[in-house]
Amino acid sequence: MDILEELRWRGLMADCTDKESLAERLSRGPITLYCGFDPTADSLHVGHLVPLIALRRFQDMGHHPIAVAGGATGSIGDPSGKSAERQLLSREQLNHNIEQVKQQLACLLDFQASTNPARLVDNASWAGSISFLDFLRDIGKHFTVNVMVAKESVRARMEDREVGISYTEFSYMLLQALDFYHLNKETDCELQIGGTDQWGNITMGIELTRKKSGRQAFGLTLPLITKSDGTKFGKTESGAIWLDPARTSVYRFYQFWIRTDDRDVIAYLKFFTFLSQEVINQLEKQHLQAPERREAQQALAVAMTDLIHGAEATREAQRASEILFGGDMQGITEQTFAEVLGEVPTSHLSPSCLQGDGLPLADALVEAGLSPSRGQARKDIQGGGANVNNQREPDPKRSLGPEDLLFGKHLLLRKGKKNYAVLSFTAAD
RNA sequence: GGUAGGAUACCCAAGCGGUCAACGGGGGCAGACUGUAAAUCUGCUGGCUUUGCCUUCACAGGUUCGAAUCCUGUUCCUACCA
Repeated sequence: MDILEELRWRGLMADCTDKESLAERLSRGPITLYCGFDPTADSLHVGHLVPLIALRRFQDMGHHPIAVAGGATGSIGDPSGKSAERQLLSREQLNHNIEQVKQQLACLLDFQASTNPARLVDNASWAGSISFLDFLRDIGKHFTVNVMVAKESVRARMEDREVGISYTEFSYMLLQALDFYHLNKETDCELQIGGTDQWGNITMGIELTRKKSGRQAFGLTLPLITKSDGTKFGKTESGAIWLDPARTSVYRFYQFWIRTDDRDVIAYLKFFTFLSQEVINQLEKQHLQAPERREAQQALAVAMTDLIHGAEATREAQRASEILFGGDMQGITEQTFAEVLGEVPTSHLSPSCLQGDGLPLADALVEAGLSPSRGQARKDIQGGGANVNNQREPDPKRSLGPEDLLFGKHLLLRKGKKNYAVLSFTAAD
């Protein structure tokens, strides 16, 4: 199975320029391809994953992947899919972000491969030094404003009188086109991949390459990841799911995948994992027969957590999940409980809070970040949604004392079915 | 520039002098059921030291025993006219 068949089977091919020529080109040997991402934060999140993993799929087939950090383009802001003008980031901020993201990319791409190691480049290294006049003469001359204005990303913003689009963001597509042209010239990069929202930007790059070098380049877009319930993929109540464990704990990352909707899980296995067709088909069969066992979700969660955080962290997250969702806390050992600590959000309080009348349960829920206010906490308790050490506590006047502590130190709080938090009472500071 | 209409909680949207922390829908949270599903049913959805108290209906004043509701001014939207 070649790479295109592989992508097609996985449902990863949304659109592609000149399929026949690309297939023909791929059959002649390894190709160099790239995918860009904007360093808007110092961590990637799950929404970045599909294109980057696709790069890896190419790499595994012997192709040469380049990840392009948008140090230049990121400082402008891509208007694609954005309803309002973006906030510009400082050069230092961008550099910091690229540096951090680089480490995360090492999980996804193989930078050590002997024949086709992945590369990470920053487009600021070529776009940053070009003068405005040169840019207008060498790049701008090749495009008509007519075509640029017709692009979906620009038109949407032009039609919205309220927000409009700045000249800066309007120019974004030219900068990205320059990337492709530059990479094609310098590294023989012949293919750009990206999300469907990048289609317009990618074709601009192909166009520029053809006009300036007379060479054919290709573009391939990957589908937007959707969820069957209509909500946006990768977002939860508490925000995006990040790859950085300091932002999203391994446990929460693992849980994110575990909670994948039945209707989406097989598609996600194909999109995100490197599991083989046989394995995924097998999982699909099991999933259809016995969805309640959620073997597909587990395979997905394990594969993803493994990929990003490593096998050991995956085991810990799995273990913590088993403990929390496995049943009662009775007879649990301190050692076992320690596996939960640090996986779920943990807050530290002074033991003196428990003295006297004790710590009202409502306050504890607020301290643990499970309820936004005490009034809401009381309602949560009255509604039967509050649990202390996995025991329901329906009394809003309930106060917690030292006798409620597990192992004399911890309180395991839960709101609802799956929102856990730990309060630790230690003498230190 | 002229005229008419509008601004209500996360969103949509009632209310047009007291019984309004404000109908209804959506969303969200929680409970039952279940598989840490889906669908369905139920409760909650401004804050607090909660049988009560406090702050909210664009903003600032005013009338009134009492205002989201009436009056004046300000800001911003929408429509028609120029």
